[in-house]
Amino acid sequence: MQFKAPKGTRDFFPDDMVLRRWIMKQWDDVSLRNGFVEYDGPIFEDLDLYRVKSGDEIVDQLFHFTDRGGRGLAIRPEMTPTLARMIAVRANALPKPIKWYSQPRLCRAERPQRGRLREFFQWNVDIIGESSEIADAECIFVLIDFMRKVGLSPEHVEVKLNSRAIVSALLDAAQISIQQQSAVYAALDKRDKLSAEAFEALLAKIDLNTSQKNILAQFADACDADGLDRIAEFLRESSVATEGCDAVRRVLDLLDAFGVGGYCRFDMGVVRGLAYYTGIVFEAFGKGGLKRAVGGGGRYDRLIEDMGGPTIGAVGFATSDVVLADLLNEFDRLPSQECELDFFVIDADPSVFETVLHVTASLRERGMSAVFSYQRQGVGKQFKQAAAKNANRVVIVEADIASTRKISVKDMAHSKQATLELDAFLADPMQQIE
RNA sequence: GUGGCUGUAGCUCAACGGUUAGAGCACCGCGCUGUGAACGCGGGGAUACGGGUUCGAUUCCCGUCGGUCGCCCCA
Repeated sequence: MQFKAPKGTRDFFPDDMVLRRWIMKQWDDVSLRNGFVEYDGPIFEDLDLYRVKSGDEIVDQLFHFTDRGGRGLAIRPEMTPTLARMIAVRANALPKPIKWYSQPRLCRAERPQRGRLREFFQWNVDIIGESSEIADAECIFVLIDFMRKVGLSPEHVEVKLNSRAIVSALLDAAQISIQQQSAVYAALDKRDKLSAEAFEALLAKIDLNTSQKNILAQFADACDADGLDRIAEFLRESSVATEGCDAVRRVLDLLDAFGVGGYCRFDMGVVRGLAYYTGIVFEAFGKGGLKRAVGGGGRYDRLIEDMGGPTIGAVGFATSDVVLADLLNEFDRLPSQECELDFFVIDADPSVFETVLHVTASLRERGMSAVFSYQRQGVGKQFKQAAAKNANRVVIVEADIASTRKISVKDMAHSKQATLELDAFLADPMQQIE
């Protein structure tokens, strides 16, 4: 019986592991240099933790099970409920703003597609306890800081932002009923994937009247500063909308001050799927063939309270290793394999093999990485192995080591070789080879 | 979960329904007993799985599984 990895999961062979580690190291580096600290929680949680926010429908999207005590549990499909739970416990004791990040392994029982698997790693960045736009802007900056660090410029990736306040004020102004609003949100979210006709057909299905459709058609594709001004003008009676527009402008100004304004613009088409966002929302998009958001987030000022915590505002985003690897691959920004082996120790003659082991062990004891060939074969063959392993240096244990105490060291990159006293070499293994 | 497309070696691809399913790259061995390349020779390794049609199936049909695209969903 042969088994393969379950649907939507991945095996990480060593080469894949190099990539995964590299991506997560970028997440760590960027988070830390932006002043975030890491947290984590359990890989499974109480099933009800996910029901609170999303209702019972969420249950079939989860991998869930019952333990022997009859408790309903679920493998975590997202990190925010865990974060909210943890914040609720200590919110009053933590200095504000709380800047936390995490890189959880998550599972969702979805149909896998490109960029979307059943098991993946996510980078979560959240700022809690700060309601000014500075937090929104810094959050977006962190995402862009990552993009910059991995070599993606505004020609490769862009961040679109909007405010839920603007969207809901526009729907109110169009007198769209509460019952219809969530369908309209979904339609707006899809707007830039659809033709104008297909968008209109979608609106028709929601059963909007002509003037409602006209209002939406007029503003749904606003995607720059002018569009924002037009909306602000149209909604100038609404204080909610005016504040929302001002908030978007302030965030864009702050991002300019951060030096990353070139990545960012307003876009009415970004509303984000679910209901808990309350203010700024944003999504990063690749500008190549990958038609998919590569990261997104927004402000959620009531969620922590809804989940039993204190009344405290928050803003955050998430992105996944799967979609980032696709994006980096598309623009040829994946890292090349680096040399990681310090020494390859070879024998000039099979009779000195035990000295090979001694030298190897001594190098390892000094903190160097060192390996040797399992087969006793010619010097040429052993050199081939050393080259295949990307060894920095090759140590040749000479056949007359017992009497001369001498070894040779070759610097592979510069192709320079010297013969040294074994003890002198071990005293300073990385010494210059002339 | 649902519909379309798809599945040949670790990877990229061949093979009219017909001999023992081929090749490149990769891997292993040898040429090669003092230095990484190149080359040459040799080797292992595949029709995803299960049925059906047929004298004969990698090829045609059905189912399962996986991948992928769209829908649902996107936390």
